[in-house]
Formats: sequence, C-alpha cells, structure tokens
Amino acid sequence: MGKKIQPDSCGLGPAFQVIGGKWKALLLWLVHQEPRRFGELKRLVPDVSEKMLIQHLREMEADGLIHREVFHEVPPRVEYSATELGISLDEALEPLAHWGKKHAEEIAARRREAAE
Amino acid sequence: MGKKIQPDSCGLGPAFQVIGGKWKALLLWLVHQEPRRFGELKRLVPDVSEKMLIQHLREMEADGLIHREVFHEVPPRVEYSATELGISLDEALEPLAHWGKKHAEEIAARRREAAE
DNA sequence: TATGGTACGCACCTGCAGGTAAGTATTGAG
DNA sequence: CTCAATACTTACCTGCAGGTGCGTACCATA
Repeated sequence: MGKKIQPDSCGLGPAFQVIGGKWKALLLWLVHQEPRRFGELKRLVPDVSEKMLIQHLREMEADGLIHREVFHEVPPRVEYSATELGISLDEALEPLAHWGKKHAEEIAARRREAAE
Repeated sequence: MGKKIQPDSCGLGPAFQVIGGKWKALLLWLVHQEPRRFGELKRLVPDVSEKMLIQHLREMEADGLIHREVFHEVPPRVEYSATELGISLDEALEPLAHWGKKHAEEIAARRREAAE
C-alpha cells in the first residue's frame, strides 16, 4: 500500500473547508483591515443575509480565524477582528486575489464570448 | 459615487468563479504536474463522477486554464494539460495549499472538539 | 458476431448552502 | 408607555451544484 489515492493531497482541502463559504473570504478580508462591528459588516456587504453573516462569523470564530469581543454597553456592541491564524490565511489568500484582479478582464471577456 | 460598496472588492471574485467547483483546484493541480488523460484523472480521483469530471474540465478549458488535445487513435485518447494562465493560477494557489498543509492538524482538532 | 476499452452525452434526482421574514432582549431617549 | 437601535435567533423554503445510471461511437481483437 502507500499508493493510496489523493482526494485533496494538495493542501487545499483544509483551506477550502475553512473559507469555502460564499462570503467568508470577503469577511476575513474586511475584518483583517480593522476590527469591524456586526452592523458595519452588514452595511459593507449588503447582499449577505443576516443569517449567513452570523453563521459565517461564528464558524470562523470556531475555526480560530477571527476573534469576537463583546462590549457590555447600552446599545449592544460586538467587534470582530482577525486572529494570527486568520491573518496568515488572509495573507495566503493574497496571491490568489492578485491573480483575480490581474486576470479579471480576461476571464470576463472569455465568459462573455462563451455565452455568445 | 466612488464610495460604492464592495461585493468582491478584494480580487477573489474572479478567482473563485474559476476554481470554485468542487474538484477544479485538484484537477488543475494534477494537470499541472504533467499532461493527464481522461481515464487517468478518473482513476486518480475516484470520488468524482464522470459527469462532473468532463463538466469541470470543459469549463476550465473555456476559461483558458487548461488545454485539451485529441489524438486520433484507435482507442480514443485525450490529454489535458495546463496553459500558462492555468499554471499562474496554480502557482497563486500554492500559498493557500501550503497554509492548508501547515494548519491541517490544528483545524481538524478544533473541529473535533467543536463537535463534542 | 461479439466483446471490450476509451471518452464522452443526457435525463433524472437529491441534499444542502444559502435566502426570506419574522421574533427576542436590553435600555435610553422622548 | 411607546419607540428606536443593536445584535442576534428561529422556522421555513428554494435553487442549483453535484451524483446516479444508462446510452453512444469508434475500432481491434478474437
């Protein structure tokens, strides 16, 4: 044996498992820039539903990517920030983001002509 | 104006659009190592259905990530290889793969204890 | 004539990621 | 005593990514 097959022998399995959600990468990116409040994220990403917003934030918190801090104030206040692990992931994501920006036009053009 | 909101202001939009499929990143990785035949990929990734295999390969071809070459031989033969664009994507994916391998244990442990 | 291997194409179906909309607790302002 | 603002919570529903299974065209060999 030893000649087993590779389902995700490249290391992408765990990575995608953790940022696979529709909005997770974007949220990590925003939260990495500076600590963000729940409502702030909601305003910044108006297309995400509140349900998925907390769900993704909670999962990322459980995975150790972000930190959740509650301020016991008059109107409730919660701030999300990136942990070291989250920061390292966001940095590992940067080349991909760079690739995306660089080839965005090319991709879009190809898709347009593919649709005829 | 100018102060528009960011759905994918980080460049990840196009990137995920192109490798978002369940097996695409893995396929790109395999095809980047060396040209692969259809049946070879099928054997290497036994969990993928034939339908998704061609579908993903065709989409990646349309997006210019891989090249498809048909050899008109007795038993039909097709080889898939990575284009320059595909290679650049795979390279941009490498830091993420590295991150995944590095933190695979940590992530898995966290998920185990989260499930109780 | 039949059988087997390759690289597909297609119709049908299911699960679950994600969306929608309503409700909750707290407290200060008016 | 109502209202507004925050940060959730919960039940319900839908779409589509992906899976299953079978059919096809080609030829070589036996």
